[in-house]
Amino acid sequence: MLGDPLHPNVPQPSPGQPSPGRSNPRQAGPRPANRRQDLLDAAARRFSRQGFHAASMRDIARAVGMLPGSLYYHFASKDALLLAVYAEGVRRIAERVDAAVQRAATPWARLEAACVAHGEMLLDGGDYAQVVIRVRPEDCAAMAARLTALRDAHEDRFKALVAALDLPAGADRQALRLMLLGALNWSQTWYRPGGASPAAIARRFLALLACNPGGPGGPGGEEAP
Amino acid sequence: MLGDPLHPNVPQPSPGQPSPGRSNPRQAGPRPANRRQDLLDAAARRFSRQGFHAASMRDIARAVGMLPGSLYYHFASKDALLLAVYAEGVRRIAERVDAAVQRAATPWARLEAACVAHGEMLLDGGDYAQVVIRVRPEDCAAMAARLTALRDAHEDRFKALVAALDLPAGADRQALRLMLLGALNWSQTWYRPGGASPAAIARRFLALLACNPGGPGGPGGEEAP
DNA sequence: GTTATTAGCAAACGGTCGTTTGTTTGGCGA
DNA sequence: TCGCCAAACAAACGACCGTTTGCTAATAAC
Repeated sequence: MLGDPLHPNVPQPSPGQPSPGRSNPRQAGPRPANRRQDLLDAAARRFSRQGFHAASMRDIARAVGMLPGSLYYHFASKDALLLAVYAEGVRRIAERVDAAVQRAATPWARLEAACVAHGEMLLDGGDYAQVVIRVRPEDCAAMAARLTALRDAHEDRFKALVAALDLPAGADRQALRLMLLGALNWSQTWYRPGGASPAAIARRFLALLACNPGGPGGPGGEEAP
Repeated sequence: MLGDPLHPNVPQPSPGQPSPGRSNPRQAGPRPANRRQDLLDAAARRFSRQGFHAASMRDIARAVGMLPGSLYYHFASKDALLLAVYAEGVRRIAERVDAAVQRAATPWARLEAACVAHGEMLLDGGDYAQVVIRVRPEDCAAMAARLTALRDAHEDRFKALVAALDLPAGADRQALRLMLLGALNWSQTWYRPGGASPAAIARRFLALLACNPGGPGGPGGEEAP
């Protein structure tokens, strides 16, 4: 009946020091007992492998040794559980992308680093990241707007990276971004761990796009030693 | 109990003349009564808009004014219904792509025509075509192998089209194909009818890829009059 | 007119779904 | 020692799922 149906009574362990030491008696519940994290992990696994509808709350609960009802102590609904997983997935992808971009020097190198990080997360970066691509926001009508906003916020990074490229006037930057991200995201459907590495896939895609950047410093720069 | 559980008792109207004329007494049932086609249409609509799991047999039956059980006169199971829709979707896409390819003269023009036709079908070509991209084969374990085979058979056309391109030795033809198809397929997630046309999207993608084809007759040829 | 077949209705079957409700447990602070 | 509260159990709720079964109109063939 309260405003936000997203955190029922869950204490949501504070990101600060989790020490339940005796000081600070009020607040900081006895022990976060990361079963909540276990639940998130199990949900991420099912959502990423089976999709939203095919994954059941019973399956998720069973995976952590809980009864189905107990799950609702931690999450108000299946929708809320998906949102939590999805948000964490976006967070993890964005974190890696940001770190990779910061280590690169030129605009092209930054875009390449972002694509490699993005691709690695989608293909090999764990269940959370894969949920972001695997489940469509519309699969969960109640959360669709929020899920879309999360995904868009991440993809905006690529808008900025493409805008920083030194391209001839009139270059189709929008198509460049959509093509790059689309090809990477779709690669989740055909990628198999045995073949080309995620990083190699991302670089091969980028190499195809970057043949006439109109000036020096195009892609395909030197490898790091 | 019979071999193939795909066509229960359904007469499966022969592709020839549907005339129920008095001749040919045996075979050629009384009247195909295209409710089966109505069912396929309704199923294609739901599968393409909601995905496989979220679409229910009851919804599909209600859409054509049938009771849920009646549906099983025409299709043995939900899985079989999906397979029928999916196969028809692949058939329609391939038909358009083949026709478009045949009208083009050069290898690059053929690839462009194929991409435009493929993209138009995915984005604006009706529910059947959209099902092929929207629902993943793994969503229906029993049919996964068959669905994948159907999709692969279609994508093989692009393998041939890319192989026919006049590219410098060592060109990454595999990445070219995967990038093109991936970007097109993924465009279903962001395309909205108001903006750029499907054909324009496909052409803009191809234009990005084709800047150093190493010889004359690259893409971006003249428009047809 | 009789008979077979087509196409669908009507009514359920067992099962699973997401979720709710009331109750119990175990550790901690006072 | 007492009370509190996080965390879970136990058991259902109603709704919906894909599917099956038996029956019945309508049509076409003989």
